[in-house]
Parts: sequence; structure tokens; C-alpha cells
Amino acid sequence: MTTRIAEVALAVPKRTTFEYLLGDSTPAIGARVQVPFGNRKLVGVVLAIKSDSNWPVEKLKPIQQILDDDAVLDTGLIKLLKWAAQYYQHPIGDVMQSALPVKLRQPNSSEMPQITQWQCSELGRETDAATLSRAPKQQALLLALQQSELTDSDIKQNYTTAIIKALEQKELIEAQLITPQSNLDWHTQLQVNIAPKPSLEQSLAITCISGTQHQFHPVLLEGVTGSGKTEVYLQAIEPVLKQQKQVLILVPEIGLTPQTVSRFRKRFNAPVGLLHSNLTDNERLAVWQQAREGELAIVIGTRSAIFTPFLSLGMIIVDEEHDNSYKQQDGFRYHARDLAVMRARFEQLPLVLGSATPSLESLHNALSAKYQHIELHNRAGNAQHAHQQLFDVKHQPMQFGIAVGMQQRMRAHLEQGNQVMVFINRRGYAPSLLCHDCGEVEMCQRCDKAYTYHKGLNKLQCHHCGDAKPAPQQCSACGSKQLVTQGVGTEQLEQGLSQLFPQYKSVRIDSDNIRSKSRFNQILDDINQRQYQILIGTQILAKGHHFPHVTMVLIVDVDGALFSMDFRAAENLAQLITQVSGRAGRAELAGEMWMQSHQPQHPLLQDLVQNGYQHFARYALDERRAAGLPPFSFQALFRAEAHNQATAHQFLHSVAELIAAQAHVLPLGPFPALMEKRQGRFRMQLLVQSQERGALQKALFVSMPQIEQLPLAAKVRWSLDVDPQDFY
DNA sequence: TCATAAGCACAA
DNA sequence: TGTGCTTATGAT
Repeated sequence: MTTRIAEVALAVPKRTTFEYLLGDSTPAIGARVQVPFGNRKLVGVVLAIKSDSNWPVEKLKPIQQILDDDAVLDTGLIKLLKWAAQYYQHPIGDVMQSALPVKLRQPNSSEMPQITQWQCSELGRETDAATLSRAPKQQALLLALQQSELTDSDIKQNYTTAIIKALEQKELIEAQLITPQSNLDWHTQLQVNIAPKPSLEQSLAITCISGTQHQFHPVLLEGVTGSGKTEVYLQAIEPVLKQQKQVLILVPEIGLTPQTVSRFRKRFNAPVGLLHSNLTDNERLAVWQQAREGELAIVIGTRSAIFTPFLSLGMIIVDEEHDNSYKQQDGFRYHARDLAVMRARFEQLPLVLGSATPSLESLHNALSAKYQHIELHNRAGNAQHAHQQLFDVKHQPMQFGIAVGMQQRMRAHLEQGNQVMVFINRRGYAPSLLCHDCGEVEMCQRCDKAYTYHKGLNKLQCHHCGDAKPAPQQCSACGSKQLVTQGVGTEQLEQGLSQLFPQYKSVRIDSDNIRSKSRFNQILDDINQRQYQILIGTQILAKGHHFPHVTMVLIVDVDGALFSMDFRAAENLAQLITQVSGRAGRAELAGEMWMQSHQPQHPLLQDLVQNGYQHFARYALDERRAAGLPPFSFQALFRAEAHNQATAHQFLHSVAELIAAQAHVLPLGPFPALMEKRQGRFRMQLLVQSQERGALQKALFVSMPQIEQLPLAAKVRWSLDVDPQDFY
């Protein structure tokens, strides 16, 4: 009788799998098992069953328990995850774990969990919602619940707990613990509700996408804002659903709006599952299970939804594919869009990457015919883009960071009853506090960056490490009381604008002011109800929301991105500008967008303003080609931080030597990170670049074990980022 | 002299 | 990554 051994992936930071002896029963490949590890118990995923081992068999320990009857990760997902572990050079066990819902990382059952669901009480069903007219939010929620039951987190997207509690106390609604029921009704009961007639462009796109099922067929759908990409998605997935195949739709973190979701729900009258960061662990597991059982026709989710198991997946859509939130920024640093491409390839699926402002990487793939390229040029109903213009602020009188000339423009728009949106990329009152007598700036000792002054809280806050302290009364160097602020942040801008325009109401939208998703949705509602005339915010305001009454957008400072060390900064700025100008205003009321700059002649800005993103992106691609930057080369970034700079430098220097021994790769650095010091640690980076992806992969594959052996590797906190998106 | 902190190796 | 063993530091 031969010994049977299971190869198990465990969440430990080693690049290896671990082997265990099997008893009488054999777990499925992809099932979870509980195993002894040192003197603790861990949950791992079985990757293989075999009869021989690289380790002395007498040293192997037996498996303690098989946790699942069936695989929690099917063979397709395991293939994808193994590929990802290799590509991103990340420990396989950690990769497997991050693909599982939190509940399954512990030795819990993978059975369908119970979740909290709200419904109307007897009284609530009979109550006319109109009687709650003095509490419009409660009224809306009651109406919604009279239509159908909703889960706890569904409700919390749009309503605060106070509203839920109020209705509960009036005994109009009640909570119930339910176990989602298993059924595949949508297979037979799918009904397609009336769809608007697509434009010529749209129907061409729909035919291209849905014409090729059961094979890998990547499409870049480059459609200007308002050209009806969602309608293309809706009609393109129809034949997929009709074949009883499921659809996975990835959206950016902030882009999951209730409107989008209800459009999909209403069109097909089929179950739609949502995966986003506000779900409880049980809700997440429930959606995961329902997708796996085939009960959900459509799953819409953020980054990690790319790991959702499906009974029968038929298509993947990545909406706003350029969005940076698809890249995981710590631990297992995968890019969900890139994994979507691999998953579609492995499982032979059609794939749609949609964006008004495609990433240069995807655009390059489309232009070089690796992806099919479909463009939507026309906006529905002849809606116009906001007209983009540059405003030269050189020698201009400024107040609160806004040129007087721009203030006059704002006034004109406000006086016509329209809304004005102002973008500024700094939170707080002022980016630094300075002594007028000696010039001393209050600095965070741990990050070597100026503290941001928050006037409302009367605090100094470091935006890099989060350290905060009460705002001082006098200079810490000379004791002078002449402390002045320098620069302008959202808080000061809001205050300044209410001084300049006292008759108009303004609202500030930044992460200081937006604590919860429901509060954010509340403010968006109020904006569209025209409760506010002046909207002040950071980038958060730009993502996915429409502002029909905004006729003027002002970007306070575009210069920062033009001269950034980060070669992607200009691309990101262009995407922001284009996204915003497509979302402000409406058909009969084209808006204008102004950008304050000291460098209005800058060729990138000029190109963007005169020719639009499409032209700009191709121009930027040429620049990347000339400079040998991605997507014309491939990068990996080693980051290291240590208590003193020399240690981090020394470590990366050794890494560079190991890398340099490999063929066709070029180590650049070590150089200090854009943010040189953070939380009291010095941060250095080493960029590895290659003309060929394969050469870079091979170099990393060979070097990583050597790097891990370096004496300093244990002393320095370090990580590897394949295809880095930023250099912080 | 003891107690706690920091450093280190290791798990199948 | 988390644990337990070893060594360094330091207060009494």
C-alpha cells in the first residue's frame, strides 16, 4: 500500500507548499483541510494528491480534518491563482487565502450562512408611505421595503442606521435571520424587459461582443462618457444569460451605484449578486456560494470579485478598466483587470474592458490588435462635453487659490442658478503651518513632511502616517505667536468660497467629511436636488457620478501632475479631467471646465484640451515608446524600509547585484521613494525594467530565492510589486 | 538578580 | 505569519 500525501497551500510567507499524510478519506483538490503547523492549527487548500514526497516521509504529519466535501476553489480558479502567485512572485498560500471569503479562511463550514434581512411588518405593509412625508428618507425606505425585502448591507448603502432604527421603533419594519434559498429559477424564468433601441455604433459593438461566445475574445470598448456603455453591456450579456451562463462585472471601488445595479436587475428580472467592501462576512459568503451554485445570473463586484467561483461563467466585463482601484496596493499586489484577462483566457471567455479613458496599457493592446478595439464616439441625445479651457494664473491676483478672473466666471454661472464644482487635491485647511518670524515649518518627525493644518479640529495632522496633535499656539523653534498658514486645502477653500459667495450654499466632499457610504449618497442626492450651489472636493467627487446641474468645473491646480516623478501622473490627470468634463452638465446645457495652470503652454495639456483624451492618449503612448516606459517595457519595483536609510539602501543594492546577473533586465536604483520617510522609517526603491515580460519574469523567478537568503532580508521590511502603478 | 524586550529560526 | 527559544538591556 502506498502512502498518500496531500500538497497543501498554507497562508505563511513562504514560496512553498506543505505536505501532509492522508488518512482513509481523500479530500477533493481545492477543498480546505485543517493541518498542524508548528504548534498551531492552520487552514489550507489542497492543491494535489500524490504518493511521493521531497521530504522524508517520517517527518510528515497527518492532516487533522477535511473541512469541505467539495472543492471551495475549482480547478479553473486554482490554475488562475497558481499563475498569479508565479507572476506576482507572491507566496502561493497567501494567494489562495486572499481568493477565499474571510469566513472560509477559518475552519468554518462552507454551507450557506444566515444573513440579516429586513422586511415590512404587518403594520408596515398596510401603512401608506405618504403618511411619513415629514421624514422623506424613512418614507423612501418603507416604500422600497414594501416592494421587496432587502439585506442589511443593501439598505446601509443608502440609509443610515438612524433611519432603519426609526422605522423599526414605529414597528413598521422588522429584521429576520434567513438562509438564502437555493434555486436556479432564472434559467427558465429569464425575461428581457424592453430595451431602448441601440444607436448604430452601439448595435455594432453589441454584435461584436456577443458574436463570439465560448472563446477568448478580449474587447476594449472605448466609449466617451454618455455614449451608453452600460446599455452595450446590458444587450451584450443577454445572449449569454439566455444560454444559462453567468456574467461577472467588475466595477471600481466607488463606482458601484444603486442605479447601475437596479438597471441590471430590472432588465432581466434575474438575481444579481453584489460584492463590495461593506458586506458582512456572512453576506459575502452567501453571495460567493450563490454564484458557485449558479443561482446568481450576474455578479457585480469590486477588485476581489475576480476570484468569485461560478457554476458556469459566460462573460467577464471590467467597467472603467483604467481605474487604479483595481490594483491591490499591499500584500498580494494583483491587478484585477489583468487577472480578468488571464481568467478569460484560461476559461475561454469573451471579455469586455470598458472605459471612456482607457489605460495606456489596454489602449496599446487594442492598437496592436491583441484586443479588438471598439469605439463609441457619439453621446446619446447630442449631449456635449464640458468645454475645456486653460487659465493662465501667472501674475494673476489670487484669493484662496482661485484667480479673480475665475471667481467672476463662477459668479456668472451661479447667478444663472447653476452649480459650480471646484477640485482641489489637498484635504484640510492648509498644507503647512509656518512661523512668520523664523520660517520654521511644523514637521512630522516620522515622515519628514509638513503637518496639514485642520482648522475645524484645531489640529495638525500628518497625511502620510495619520499622526495628529493639537495645533500649537506658538512656534516650536522660536516661540513666536505669528503662525501663518501656507497653501490652500479643501477646508479653507470652502470657507473662502462662502466668504466670496455668501448667498450660495457650498458643500465639501472629501474623506474628512464623508465617513460613510450612506452619508455620501445622501450628499449626492442633496446636490442633485440643488440644495447646494458650490461643490468643493477632491478626486472622490470625480468617480462615476453625474452632476446635471453643474455648468462650470474648476480645477485649482493641474501643474502638480505635469512635473511629478511618477510618469503616470499626467495620464491620471487627463483621465480625471475627461471623466469630470463628461459628467458635468446635460444635453441642453453644455458646461465649461477651467484648469488653472502656470504652464498653460505645456504640450500634454494643450493636446488634451485641443484634441481630447483619445488624441492625448495616443500622443502619450508615443512618448512612452520613445522613453521606453510601460507598456513598451515591463517593470517590477522592490520597496524596502528600515529605521536607517543605509540599511534599506544596502539591502536593495545587494538585490540590484543579484538582478544584474540576469539577462535582459536592468536594475535602476536604489533611489529614495517619492515619500522618502514614513512612520519613522526610511523608504528606498529599486526599479527593475526589461523590454520583454518573459525576461523580467525569469529574472525575478531566479532572483527571489537568492534575495530571500540575503542576510538583510530578514532585517528590512521589503516587498516586490510587479507592474507597479505608483511610486509611493 | 530577575523581568521584560528584542532578535531569531522555523514550521511539512 | 505566529510561536517559542535565546540573548540583550536595564531597573532594583
